[in-house]
Amino acid sequence: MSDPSTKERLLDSAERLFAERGYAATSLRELTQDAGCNLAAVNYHFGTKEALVLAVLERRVRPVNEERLARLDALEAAGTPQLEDVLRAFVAPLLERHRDGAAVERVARLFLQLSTMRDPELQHYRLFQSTATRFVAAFLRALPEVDPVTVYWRITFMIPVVAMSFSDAERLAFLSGGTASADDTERALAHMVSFLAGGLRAPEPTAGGAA
Amino acid sequence: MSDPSTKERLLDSAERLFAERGYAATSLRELTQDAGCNLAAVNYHFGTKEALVLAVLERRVRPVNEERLARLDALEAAGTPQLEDVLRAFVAPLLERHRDGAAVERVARLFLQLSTMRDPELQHYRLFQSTATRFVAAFLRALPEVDPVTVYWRITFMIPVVAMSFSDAERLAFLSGGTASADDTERALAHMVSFLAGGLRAPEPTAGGAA
DNA sequence: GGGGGCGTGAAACGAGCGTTTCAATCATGC
DNA sequence: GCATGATTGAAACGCTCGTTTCACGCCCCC
Repeated sequence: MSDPSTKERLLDSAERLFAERGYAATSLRELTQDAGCNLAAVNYHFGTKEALVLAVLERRVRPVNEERLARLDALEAAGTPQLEDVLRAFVAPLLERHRDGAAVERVARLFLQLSTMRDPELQHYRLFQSTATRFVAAFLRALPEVDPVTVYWRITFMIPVVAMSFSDAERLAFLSGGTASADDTERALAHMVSFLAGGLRAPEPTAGGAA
Repeated sequence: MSDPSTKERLLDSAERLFAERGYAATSLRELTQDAGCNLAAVNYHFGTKEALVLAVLERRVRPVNEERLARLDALEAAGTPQLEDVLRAFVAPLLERHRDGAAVERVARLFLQLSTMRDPELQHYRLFQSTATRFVAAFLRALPEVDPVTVYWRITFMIPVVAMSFSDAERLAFLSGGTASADDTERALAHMVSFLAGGLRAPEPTAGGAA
């Protein structure tokens, strides 16, 4: 037995393989071979393949959401936070808790895969429920001049930016001609916060002005 | 043989079932039964399951991208388009070519599923290559006051908004407390354009101002 | 009106899957 | 040092999957 326990090696291998090759395309035989353990270890430590992938996501998402809420607590204890402060509290924990862009990419790909499944066993969204509620309220307070319904729409647009932007490093490289990389966490954070702040604060669409 | 051909019924059933239950979770036996045809019809008309899902996506995406490019052609023929015009040319074809929010949701879920696979057979992104190149250039021209590298970053943030915002009707309903629905195409378009325009035009992040 | 090929039906193939079983092994506290 | 529970190893189970095969019907055109 090597340094990390079997359970942790299973989580590590599952995170990497599920993210890179896909959940359905990765068999538990490849996975346990990659982790250097027996096939039955999955059943013993997690029960099923579905419980394993949920545990993989939860291991990454839970600390991020806890730090998000802690930062928001700190901000609101100090007064009424600016929009950019709330945005940084929401985005920074995701980027800064991972070593490089590849780590964020893996979590994003895992999340996206679970998002497109409707299996009742895979209720990953409950991990975000309390965080979502708290931050929706914070955004409403930070945007008093914007119609709340418009804020709801814009939060709906904001979620995909945070969840999906770093899910494919090639896309960023292709679109930017190689000039941008998610490995520069600080720059990525600054760009995302300025983009989201601009979108959330934009002039509201006029009633009939779509054409 | 009923009105739509077997091939079209296969595409219809595949679009619905792949989107609702997931590509991997839908067997060709369920699918052909839903379409009211024989299992071998998939092999006969498409060859493999992968070729089928690609055909499903292409049937919806190709007309959208063609209309995007046609609208951009028309805009550029008439002069130098405003940012909002380019955004509408990009977003409107997706929303207006589908009857309701559920249709957009299906296409979005299909696209997201294929995005998280790295199978070389599923090169769905080639469908977007020419459209992406043309629109990147158009956004750069419409944003002469913004550093091009910043524009690249912001286009990277924009793609997820368009691709994922309507992929889950429940998310929109939950976040908005039921006040927003993607079935109102015109309103959804106006909100998305204003959000994206605000994000793309936002003040650029200062060099050291991330903390 | 008969021939040719396009489309369909029923059935089977072979492989790979997640899961389960159960005995062997290890660590640990008495 | 031994009993006990936790963990691992090897093997098999039962099932479902995508794919393939091949014979049959239908329709159109000569």
